[in-house]
Amino acid sequence: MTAAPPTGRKAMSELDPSTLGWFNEALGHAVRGLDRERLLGSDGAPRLRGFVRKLERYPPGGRVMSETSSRRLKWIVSGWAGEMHVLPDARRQICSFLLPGDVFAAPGLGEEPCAVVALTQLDCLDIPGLLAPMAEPEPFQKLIEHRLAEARERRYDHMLRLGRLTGPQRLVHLLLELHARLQIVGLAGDTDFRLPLTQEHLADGLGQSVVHLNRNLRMLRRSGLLDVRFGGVTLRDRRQLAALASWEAPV
Amino acid sequence: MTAAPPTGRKAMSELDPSTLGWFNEALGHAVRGLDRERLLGSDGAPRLRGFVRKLERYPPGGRVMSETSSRRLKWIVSGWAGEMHVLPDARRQICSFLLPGDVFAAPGLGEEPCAVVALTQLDCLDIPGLLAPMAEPEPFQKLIEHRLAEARERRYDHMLRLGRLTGPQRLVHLLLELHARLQIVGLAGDTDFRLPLTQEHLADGLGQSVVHLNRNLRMLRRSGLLDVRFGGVTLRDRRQLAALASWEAPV
DNA sequence: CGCGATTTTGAGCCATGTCAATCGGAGTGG
DNA sequence: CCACTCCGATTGACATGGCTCAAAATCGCG
Repeated sequence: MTAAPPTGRKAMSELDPSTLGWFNEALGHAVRGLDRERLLGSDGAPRLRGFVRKLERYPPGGRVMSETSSRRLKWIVSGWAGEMHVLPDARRQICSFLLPGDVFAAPGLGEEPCAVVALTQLDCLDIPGLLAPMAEPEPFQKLIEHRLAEARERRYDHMLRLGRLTGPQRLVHLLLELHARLQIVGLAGDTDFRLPLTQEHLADGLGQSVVHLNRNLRMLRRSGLLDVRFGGVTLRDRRQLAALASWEAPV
Repeated sequence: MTAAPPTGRKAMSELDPSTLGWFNEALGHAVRGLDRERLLGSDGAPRLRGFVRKLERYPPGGRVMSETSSRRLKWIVSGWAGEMHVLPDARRQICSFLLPGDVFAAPGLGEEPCAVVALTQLDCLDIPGLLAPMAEPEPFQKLIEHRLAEARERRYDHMLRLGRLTGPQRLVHLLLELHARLQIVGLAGDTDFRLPLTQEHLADGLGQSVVHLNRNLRMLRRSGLLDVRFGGVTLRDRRQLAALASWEAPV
């Protein structure tokens, strides 16, 4: 993570055709994540596109910030991000992981509560949200609130992990959460999913050193419970993993 | 913490005179906490009293829940509470501490996101809040939102503590936070404050074992940085403590 | 092939958890 | 007032987890 890089922003109309194809597929996943309750009907994607302002692309390590001084909502279409705290001595803590389909409030220009950092290449849309209430139709507003509430819930789970689970438990607990979330947006199979994070990202999220995280991974791999390779994860025994980590499937 | 105990609820008019005196003093502290921005003017307390519905008293260990199935806002007048997660194997994690003057959303009857538990005898007021918007005057609404936003910020700090600080750092960091918050409501002096928590509560908050917490306390005590005794804390060297814990004073 | 980033491994040390026992104060019944 | 009990604080002994330093192995990429 270097200095805040320039962010490329384009109006959607500027996208060339091949990019558009990719964009539409990604948008499909994102819509599944946002419209979990199916309030928007079958034409959700096209309707949502109407509300969207512009596409923003951030390189890995880029800081996501609102252009204005106040917080604005962003909606991830593709890529992963994380809410990150940095201590003076460079220790880092990722407080939550943000996945395709997630909505989050990007900090305003001056603020420093918790930076949002792109962990991979990240494409997100700036959306009118809670800050401009009544500007958009009801169901849209509701969906966003639901998603933000879920994010808050997940932060409690993360505290549990950090405070009360052992190393291997934390790791498994997080992987199960990520898997469940990716399944919802259609980016995970029954037992596997792509995990575009370095072990350092995971370690920063789980409050451990990379070295130890690596050892825990090895242990779980050797015990045959899961497999991590090529940026992909395979959960070999979901039941045992869930038991190991005191994981309860989200409602 | 045993089974959910019966909660005594009284209309405020039922309070006898001596209780009323105590209540008014406590309310004074709570108002300082809620009306940090002084939006309510000098007659804040009396005006707030008008919005208040009823006083609820919980014994230590009591679960705070809304009477209805939906979340309701509570305002702590006196006593401490904590948002608590419990794992199947009885490990506990306190995700945030709630002090006099704090506002929080009490979980509805069925919900189980994170229980709110009284850590001492707890007196709080049920207040009309975000769930009934427009029902109350503007400034009141704003104050509540500010306080809830601050609570969210604090949870990020707590994650930092759990994930990235060492034992002694966590402890000091938390004590400094509590001190700052208590000072705002007028319940702490320049260097000391009452801490009505058992070491087990602290340990549950900091994600440590009681035994180790105790050792850390001893270490800090022996190094002369602080003093903890009789449920009271004295911070002997704020500067050094802040440096030790990478503490930055809240805005 | 060579470079930089990432993953993996080894060794040693300190931090932290667990088990178990002791201590001290507050309340209780006699 | 004393014996008793309960709860919380404190301590010791010991096992283990997790960190750091440092180096080697791998991978991705030009």
